Amino acid sequence: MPAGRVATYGQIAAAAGNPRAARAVVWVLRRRDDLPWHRIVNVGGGVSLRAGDGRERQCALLEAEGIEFGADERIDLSRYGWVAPLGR
DNA sequence: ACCATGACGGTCA
DNA sequence: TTGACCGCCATGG
Repeated sequence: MPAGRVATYGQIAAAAGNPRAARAVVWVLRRRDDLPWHRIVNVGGGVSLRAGDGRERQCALLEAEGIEFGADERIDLSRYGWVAPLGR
């Protein structure tokens, strides 16, 4: 997962072996803070964090990596979506 | 073993 | 289009 790219919970779960373990991914993110949590968004390309929890921080970090947000604070996964867990 | 929590995902009304 | 519900996996009480 290179910088400037984002991945969905389901995508990560799928890469881990369980496409439906998105909840487990969430759990890991809560437990581990040494991960690129800011690059993880929901299937809609939007930040799932709530305002006041760190949502603004994540958006800032993403923009800092060159990721652009849409009109609804939405990220174009077709453009910034993480591709291919195998290799790059 | 059962219930509750978590930054989800998909379907249905 | 939006809101609500259920299903999903993993951990803690």
